[in-house]
Amino acid sequence: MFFTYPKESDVAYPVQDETRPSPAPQGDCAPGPEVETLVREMIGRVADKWTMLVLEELTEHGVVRFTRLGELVGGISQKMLTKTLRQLEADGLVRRTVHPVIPPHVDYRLTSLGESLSEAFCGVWIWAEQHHREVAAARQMFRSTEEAATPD
Amino acid sequence: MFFTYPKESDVAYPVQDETRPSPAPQGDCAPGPEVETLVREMIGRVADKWTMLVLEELTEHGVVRFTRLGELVGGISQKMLTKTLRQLEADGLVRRTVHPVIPPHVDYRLTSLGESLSEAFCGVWIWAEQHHREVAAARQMFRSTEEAATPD
DNA sequence: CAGCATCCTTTTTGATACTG
DNA sequence: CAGTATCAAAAAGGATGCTG
Repeated sequence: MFFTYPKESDVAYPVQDETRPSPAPQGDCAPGPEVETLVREMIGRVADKWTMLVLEELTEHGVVRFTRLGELVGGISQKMLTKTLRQLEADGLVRRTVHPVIPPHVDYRLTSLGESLSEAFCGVWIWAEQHHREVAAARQMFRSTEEAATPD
Repeated sequence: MFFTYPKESDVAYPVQDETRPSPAPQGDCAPGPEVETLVREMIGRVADKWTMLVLEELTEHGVVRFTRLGELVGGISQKMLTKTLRQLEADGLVRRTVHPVIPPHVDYRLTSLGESLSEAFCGVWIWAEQHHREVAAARQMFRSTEEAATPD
């Protein structure tokens, strides 16, 4: 096999420094070393395929029933929906309410804690909205650069 | 996939309203219906176990080499690190620089686009920092409520 | 050092069937 | 309707060996 690097973004200059301690160039929200642990925990919780989506739909629609929520999220199996909701409930982000009627009626809504998280994610939503074009462009460029490096 | 139930709600329950169209109760960053699609795309991109962590470390340390980055993130295999970085690079969030020396020297840094995302995520960091106790408490309560309901 | 390739284990997810 | 239980498929992730 030949040169297997898919592509090179950039080549050159002799090495000098790396891992410079200089802080974040912008906003900077540098969490302390201990805080990082728990931040990671939270990320682990939320960083899955469905949690954010469910959170989003609950934010948008307020009080929603199980099946309806599944429709809103779209593409989720009831198994995953159940699991995701249980997790959110366990973390105090969602409140589950059972109405003792027949047939069963269960609805879900964000707790205030859940709402606060949703708010926190707002920034990311907005970012996605504002920058998705740039991402799409970057992706396309990456692909073409990639295939340029692949001698077919 | 969800099985498509015949009709959504053909029954009227003595329950108030559900799925109310009224907007988010608080901050409100309601993305338009079309925008949501791409927002979801972005979420799909970022919502995995490592991406945010890598982003975070790059935010904190600026320019970092491959191995070092792996150490900083902690617990990540080189396979996953490579994959995550490739993805970030493809999305234009990270720039990979190869220094043609022996032994190889490759470093990574955020692009300005990556920095903007990192900034957007700041809110989540802060949220985690502020609310992790509440989450921990909720979790504990959930567990005890749970086992109280389990007749062993 | 910075990967890629391959094999293998662990998780995750989905599709069904069944229940109160 | 709103789940649970179960089985099977798929994806993610890890370990190792091998390069330039």
